[in-house]
Amino acid sequence: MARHLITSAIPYINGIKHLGNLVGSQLPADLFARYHRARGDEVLFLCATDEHGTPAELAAAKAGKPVAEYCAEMHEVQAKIADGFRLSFDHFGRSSSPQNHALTQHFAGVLADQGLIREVSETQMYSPTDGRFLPDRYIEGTCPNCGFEDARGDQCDNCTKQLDPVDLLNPRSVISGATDLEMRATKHLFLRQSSMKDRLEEWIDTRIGWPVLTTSIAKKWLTDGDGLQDRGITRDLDWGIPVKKGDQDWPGMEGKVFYVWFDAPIEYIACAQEWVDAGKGDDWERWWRTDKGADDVTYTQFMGKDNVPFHTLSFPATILGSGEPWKLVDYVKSFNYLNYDGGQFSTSRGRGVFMDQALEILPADYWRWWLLSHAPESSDSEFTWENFQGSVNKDLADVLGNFASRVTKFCRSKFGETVPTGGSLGAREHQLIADLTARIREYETFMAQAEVRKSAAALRAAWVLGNEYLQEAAPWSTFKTDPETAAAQIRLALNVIRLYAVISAPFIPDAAAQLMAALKTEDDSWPDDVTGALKALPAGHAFEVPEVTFRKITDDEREEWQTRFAGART
RNA sequence: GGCGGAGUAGCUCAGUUGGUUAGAGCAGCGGAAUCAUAAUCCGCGUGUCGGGGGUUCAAGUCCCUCCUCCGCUACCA
Repeated sequence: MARHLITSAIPYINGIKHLGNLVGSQLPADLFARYHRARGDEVLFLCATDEHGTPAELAAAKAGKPVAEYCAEMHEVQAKIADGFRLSFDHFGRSSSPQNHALTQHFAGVLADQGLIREVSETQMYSPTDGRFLPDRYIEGTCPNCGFEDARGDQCDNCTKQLDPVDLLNPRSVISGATDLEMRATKHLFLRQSSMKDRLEEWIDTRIGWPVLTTSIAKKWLTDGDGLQDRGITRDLDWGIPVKKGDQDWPGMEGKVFYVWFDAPIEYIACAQEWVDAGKGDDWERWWRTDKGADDVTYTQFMGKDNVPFHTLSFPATILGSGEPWKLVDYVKSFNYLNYDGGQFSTSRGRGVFMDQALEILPADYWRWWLLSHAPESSDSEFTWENFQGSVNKDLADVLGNFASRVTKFCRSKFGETVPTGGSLGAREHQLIADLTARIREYETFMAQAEVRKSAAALRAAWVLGNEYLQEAAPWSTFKTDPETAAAQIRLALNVIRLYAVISAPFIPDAAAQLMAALKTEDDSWPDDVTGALKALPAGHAFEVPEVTFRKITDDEREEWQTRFAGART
């Protein structure tokens, strides 16, 4: 039995994510996980909240809460929304967990032992008023280049020139507006990624079949300028994982924490420990230690393109550098961005649809289907309400939902709510089975490659086959002259509904479950043999006409939502 | 500025290592059917494949150049 370890980039704790975030990692990861489970593979699907860093501290302060409390609450909020979207994590962990504390400190200790950590003394902007060091983009001032007054410390939004905070004229804290900023000496640990450049490059070069987006970004970081740079892995913050060398204190690093991008990927591993400690599993090492059973695991990561450098370079540097037999990723699936109606989703301006709002207006399956069938794989893609309404109404309501409806209602009116008896399958029926088989095999191929949009297209094509068949076979006509044949045709069509429910479940789990319930069956085995699968519901089997599986989105609704989500989230 | 991605039918997108008349879904037009959520099915596309130049027997597919959009650019995560 194949074993799949699947992780989604872990969403930042700070606030509720929008649909662009969802489609970039969690949703396709869930599709992949559900598909492999449906095929009978062993799956461990992990995700977590990414809880450290300056933004979390500031968000907590703004909410007037201790940061630990704020994170605990936001974790529950995100977990609940994830559940609403039917994201089937085996465990939804927290990067602030004790498990991650210990493991992150362990990795730092091992990397130090391997000579891959160096200490760097430097000076950074410090704000006495805020009582903290300020990351570059938390400092604003006048651009020395163009005179723009709201230039950020890392880059001027007006002239796009890259800046250093010390270059700004009249620098001020974005947090408090304080202008009494000063340069203060501090010391940090750097991961010597540069010494691992060749090893990482060789590893990347031998990854075949990775998305162009993934390898091109990784190669760029490896070769750009002076090549891969060492990276600071500590910060002067209160909230985070205290810097330690394993379980020993790290002299000179008192009061500092690890940088969130160092501990966040390690949470993928710690999350498996949390999964065990939560009583959901009993052996995490057979997923993560190649010396303890993980050598036959296929590990796939899902993420937006902005996360690629950390997953293809930083985290592998941590894993490889440790010299310990940790499982390295096999496939890095990255996504472009989803735009919203001609522009970007904007968290700050409340532009676009956020996960909680999406669930308020429509069930998860509507969003899952549209987002996955339009996943930004080859380039950025765009959400428009017209497209959403059109796709959902056509694909889900008209093609799939209406198929289930017309078949079950016709059967009820002519044969009752029981799978009809008699008749036999003819050439037309065998052709349908052959066509369905071809489509399903195609669907499986795309799914195995994590080709999301192509999988959706193949699935939709399978749905269309049912309507084509029905139109051609016309059991409503056949019934008048040859009820036996009509019975066989409807018996097959009812089984096709079950087949659709099974193969569609990874995309639209709730609708699939609803159809299965209406057909009064729990046989959700994968149709390796389509002919056999279309006999699962035998003559005489009782069923019920399902409720409308997908209602249509009206023009009035579309217009209302268009206005409501144009900006300024309420 | 540098690097990367994209620019194919009104819209959203496919187009393997260059090779038969460049495809799909939606929308539109015409027809059929009437079991069904006015839902389905069939038929209909002469597109300067962003512009220009080049390589080749042959280019959407390779090379050069220009234009447009987007992203990244390493202490936000």
